[in-house]
Formats: sequence, structure tokens, C-alpha cells
Amino acid sequence: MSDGLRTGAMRGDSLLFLTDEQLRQGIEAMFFAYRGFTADPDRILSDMAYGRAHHRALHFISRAPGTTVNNLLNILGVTKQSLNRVLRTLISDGLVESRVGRADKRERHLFLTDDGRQLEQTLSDAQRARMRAAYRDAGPEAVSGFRTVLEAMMDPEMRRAYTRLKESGQ
Amino acid sequence: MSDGLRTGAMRGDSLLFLTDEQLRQGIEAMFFAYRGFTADPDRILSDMAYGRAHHRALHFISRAPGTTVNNLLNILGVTKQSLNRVLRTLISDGLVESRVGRADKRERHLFLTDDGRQLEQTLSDAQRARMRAAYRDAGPEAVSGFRTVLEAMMDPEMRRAYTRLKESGQ
DNA sequence: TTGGAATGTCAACAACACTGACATATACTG
DNA sequence: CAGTATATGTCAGTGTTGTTGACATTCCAA
Repeated sequence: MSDGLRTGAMRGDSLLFLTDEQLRQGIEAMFFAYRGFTADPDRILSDMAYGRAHHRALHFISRAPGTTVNNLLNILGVTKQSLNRVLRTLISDGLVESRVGRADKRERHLFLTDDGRQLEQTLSDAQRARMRAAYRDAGPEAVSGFRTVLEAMMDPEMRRAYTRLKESGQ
Repeated sequence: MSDGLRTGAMRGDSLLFLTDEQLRQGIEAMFFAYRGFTADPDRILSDMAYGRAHHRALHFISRAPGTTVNNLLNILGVTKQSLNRVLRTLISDGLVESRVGRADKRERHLFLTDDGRQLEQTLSDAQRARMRAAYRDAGPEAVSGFRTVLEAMMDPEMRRAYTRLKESGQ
């Protein structure tokens, strides 16, 4: 790696980072890192009757309280049948509340209950702890590059969803 | 948290990248990017009787021909029973060859057949194309940061496996 | 040589995704 | 108002991929 390159440097030596070998290393890095990324919440959830799908639902409901089922569907990229199975258990277990829409009564708006918030917090804390350690080790410039590449890797539609969430957040 | 900073780069403005909001954005970026990361091979595989697990097996056998089942197990992080199901179909479909070990007859060494190599290539090409586009858009410095953060996010054991592969590669 | 460890296989089950079909309530439109 | 579209929920069936448990084979060391 190393490489100063960049500005006047995109010729000759450069583009080395686009070799098949470099790309393959990136692919493997994504694979191994994603395993770490999900490991901690998975461990916590394995003791309960929940799985990764429940975590994802809790995360995005927490992030966008009042979101509709349809919106959540699009963000998660699963079918309504699949999401419904997850939501049903979360609602009946009292972690998520579903309120009929005021403007459009067909819609259901989703909120976390106190219990839901608490579980989400537990999972989130575990995942953030790993993220924080990685960020700290890598430093701010690496983090910036990390986010840039991830964003470039998304499907355009998901990039829009991501950007929307990001802007609503801060 | 906080902690002994770093060196030149961490003063004043800094540590902003460690706020919960920043971490959450990183988490979401990982989620959405991973979807993109797997989307292209998944699309190709959905027409066949194979899935993502088959792709992973093909990838790592291609990367380390002659690897044993046990070694593959550790890299993939699944149980031997789970891997075995995948390998069985790949072998019976003539994409992977399993040879009994010479030194230790308990071991099976795995190799891709010509057909296996061809499918692996097809999947790999699709995945690399997206990776290449993302890398190109982001630039070499961002790529360097990307890899640094991913590496820091891995479990130590996986980081070792990753490093070993990386060094065997180039 | 015998017992334990390593390796791999088979069977059964669970989680979570998918498709397809259909029901219900509500909203919109001509 | 009638008819169509939308949002949600549900049932049934299927596929992939993970899990445990049980077991056979092979190797190695006491």
C-alpha cells in the first residue's frame, strides 16, 4: 500500500491499487471484516429467541421512529413476508409498537417500546464498541477513506437511502 | 474510550469521528455496502442451484488450491457439517475435486476442476468489477484507509487468516 | 495395541430468506 | 358511487445455510 500518489500521480506507477490481486484482497477484507462486524450482536442474540434479522429491524426503527412497514421493507431489502415474521414476534414480545397512521390509516408506524429501546441499546453498544476500536486504531483519515469506498460500493438506490438516513441523523 | 490519542493528527477538531452518530453511520455504511458487495454474484447464482456459500467455497479453494476441509472450515467460520453439504454438491457436480491426503489419509485436499475454475472466474469477475469501480471512484488514499479500517474490525484470528492469504497472494 | 484426537459424513432441525395466493382496510379517481 | 390501486397482514410451500448429534475412519502416542 503506502503510496502518496493522488494528484499528479495517476500515471505510470499508479493504478496499482486496481490490480486483480489488490481487488481480491479487498474482497477478502470485506468478508472477514463483516464477520467481525456482526459477531458481537450475534453472540448476544444467540441466547435469546432472536437473530440478526431482529437486530436490523430494531436498528432502523430506532434510527427512524415512526417509519412505516413499507419504508422499512425497502431499507432492509427483504420481502414483506420475511419482515412480517420478524415484526410479529417483536410486537407480540412488546419490543415494538405498531400504530395506525393518522393521515393514511392503511399505514402502520413503528416505534420501539422501552424494552425495545433497551435491547437495541445493548446490541448497538456492542457493535459500536468494535467500530470505535477499529476507528481509533485506524485514525480519522483512514475512516474517511473507509466511508468513501463503502459508499461507492453501494447500489445507487441504497446509497440514496443511506444518505437520507445520514442527513436525518445529524 | 477517549484515550491517548495518537500523535500529530489528533488534536482539537479530532475525535469527532468517534461520536456515536459517526459510528452509527459507519455501521449503516457497512450494512448497505455489504449488500452491494454480494449483489452481483448472488444474482448470477440465483439462476443455478447454488448460493453464497458455494461462492465462498469456490473463492477460497481457488485462492489456496489443495487446502484441506479443516482449513477451509476455519477460514469460512462455519461447521464442518455445513461446509460438507456445500462441498458435496460442488464435488458431485464436478466443480471441485477432493483428493485423499498422501501424508495423512484422513485429510481431503480440495481443487477446482476446469468447470469450477470457470464458474469461480465468472463470479469473481462480477464482484471485482464492482470493487474496481468503487476503488476507482474513491481513489488510492481512500482505498488504503478502507483496508486499514476493515483490518482493524476483524477478530484477531480472522486477521491472521487474512494476512496469511494476503501474503501468499503476492 | 489400545484409546484418544483429528477428520470427514449422514441425518435431523432451526432461522430466514423466497414465491405465490389471498384477505382486509383504506385511499384515490373517474 | 363504482372500480381500481395501495398498504398491510397472513397462509402455505420451498430453498439455502446455519446448527447439533451420532458415527466411521484414520492417525498417533502412551
